[in-house]
Amino acid sequence: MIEKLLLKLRARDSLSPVEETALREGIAEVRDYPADKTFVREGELLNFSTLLIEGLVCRYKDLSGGERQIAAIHVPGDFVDLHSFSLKRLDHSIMTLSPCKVGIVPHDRLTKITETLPHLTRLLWFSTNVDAALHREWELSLGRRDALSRTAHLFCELQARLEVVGMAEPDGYDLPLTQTELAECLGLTNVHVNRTLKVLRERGLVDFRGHRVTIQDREALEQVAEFNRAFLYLDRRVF
Amino acid sequence: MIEKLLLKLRARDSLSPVEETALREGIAEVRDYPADKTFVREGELLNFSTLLIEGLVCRYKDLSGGERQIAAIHVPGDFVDLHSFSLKRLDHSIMTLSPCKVGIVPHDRLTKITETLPHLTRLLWFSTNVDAALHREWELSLGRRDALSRTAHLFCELQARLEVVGMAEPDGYDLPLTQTELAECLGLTNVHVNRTLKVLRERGLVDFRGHRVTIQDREALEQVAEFNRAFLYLDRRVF
DNA sequence: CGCAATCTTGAATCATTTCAACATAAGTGG
DNA sequence: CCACTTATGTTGAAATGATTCAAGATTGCG
Repeated sequence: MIEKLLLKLRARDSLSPVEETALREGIAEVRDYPADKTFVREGELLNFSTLLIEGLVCRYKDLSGGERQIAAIHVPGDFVDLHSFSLKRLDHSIMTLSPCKVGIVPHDRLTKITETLPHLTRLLWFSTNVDAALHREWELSLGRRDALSRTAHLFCELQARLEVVGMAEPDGYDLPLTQTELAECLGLTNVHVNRTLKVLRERGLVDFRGHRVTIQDREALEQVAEFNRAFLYLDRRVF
Repeated sequence: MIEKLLLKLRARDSLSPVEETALREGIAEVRDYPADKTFVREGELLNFSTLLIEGLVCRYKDLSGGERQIAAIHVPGDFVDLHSFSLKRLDHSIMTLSPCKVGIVPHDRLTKITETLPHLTRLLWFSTNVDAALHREWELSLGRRDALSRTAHLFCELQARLEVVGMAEPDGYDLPLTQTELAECLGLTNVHVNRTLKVLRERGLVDFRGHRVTIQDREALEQVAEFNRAFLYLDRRVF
C-alpha cells in the first residue's frame, strides 16, 4: 500500500521500522475514485490528507472565465495534499486524471506523528518541501521556457518521478492525459500543445500518443528542456 | 527582531511564551546585506535558514540563455528559506532586492525545535506550506492570467502581505523593484511591463512609479486581478 | 455500430517580444 | 554642487509565438 511512498522516502533518507509502521497505520481507509473526479474542492475544510496509491491525480486552480491551471501532477507514492494538514482549507482543488486508489490519512494521526516521531515529521515536512520545489520549476517553465522546452521538461520530469516508483521503462511510460489536460499543465492551448507534440515527435525527441510517452532521445530531450533532476530531490542527500 | 514573524504567525494561531523564546533564540546571528546581493546560490550546501528582518528578498532560477524567473518575493517577517532545513541544497538562488537585515537560524536549532516543540514545528511547517500556496498562485498567474491581470495580482498580493506586518498604508506601499525585476517575477519583458504599468495607471487602478505603489482603486484592481486573499493564509484559521 | 470526445490542420488574429532610439533618473568623482 | 556616467524607464515599429476559430479526421466507449 505505502510501498511506493517508502521507495521515495528511502531514496532520500532511512526509515526505522517504527516510522514505517506509523506511516502504514496512518492510513485509516482506502478509497477508489473514477477518472476525472474532483474529490477535494478549493476552500473546503479537511481533516485528512490523501496518499496516492494507484493512478494519476492533479491539483488545479480555475479562473472565472473557465481557464484552468494545473499546479501539480501526482504519481503513486505521492502525498497529494499533505499540506492540508497545516492549511486545513486548500487554495486549490484536486481531481483524478485516471481511476485511482488513495489512502486516507486523518490529520489527528499526523498530529500524533509530530508529537512522537520528530525524524519522521521532518521527512514528511521534507516531502511537502519537494512539492514546493516542483512548483518553482513549473514557475520557471511557465514564465520563461517556450512551448517546446516547457513540454519537453514536463516529459522529463515525469520520466524521472515515475522511474523512482518503478513505473517507467527506460524508454518511456504510460501517461493517461489528454492533450487538453497537458495544455492545462503547460499554460498553453490544446491546439498549440498538439502542434508542439508534433514538433517534438518530428525532431525525434519524444513521442506522446495514445496515452504513452516514448522517449526517443533522452539526452537531446533533456537538453531542449534544460532538465536537471536535482530539483526533484530524488537522490540521497549528500553532505 | 522577530516581531514581524510573530505578527504573521499570531494572525494564524497562538504561540506560547516558550515557543516565542525558542524562535527568538533560534537566531544565532544577524547580518546586513547590500541590495542586489545573491547570498545563497542554487545547489550550495546550507546549515542554516534565513529569516528576513528588514528589506526585500527574492528567490530565483535562471536558464542558460540568461532568462531569469523570480519564484517568490519575501517581505520582513518571512522565513526566506526555511525549506533549506529539509532540502539542505536549494533548487534556486536567493538575492536581496534592497539593503537587508537577516537573521541566521542554524539548522541544528530547528532540529531541536522539532524534537521538543511539536506545536511550533507544525507552525513552521505551516509557513513553508504557505510559501507553496504562493507558488501555486504564481503558477496560475504565469500560466493563465494576461499581463494586465497578472501585474495587478502581484500588486494586490504585496499589499496584503505588507499590511499584515504593518508595512503598507491603505493606499499603497514602497516597493524597491525595477521594472526589469518586476518583469522577472511576471514572466514578461521589461518593455511589456512598462506598457502594462501605463495601462494600469491610465485605467485608474494602480500607479507604480519611483519605487512606490499607489493603489488608486483597490476594489477595481482586485477585480481585474481576480484576487482573493484566502490563498495567503493570513487570517486566523476557521474550523 | 454510432455518438461523443479527442486529435489534427489551416488561416486569421492577437498578445507579447524584439530591436532600436531616446529620455529621465540616480550615482560618482572632481 | 555640477558634470559625467550608467542604470532605468519610455515609446514606436516590425517580428514572432501562441491563440482563436473553424472544419474535418480519428479514436474510444456504451
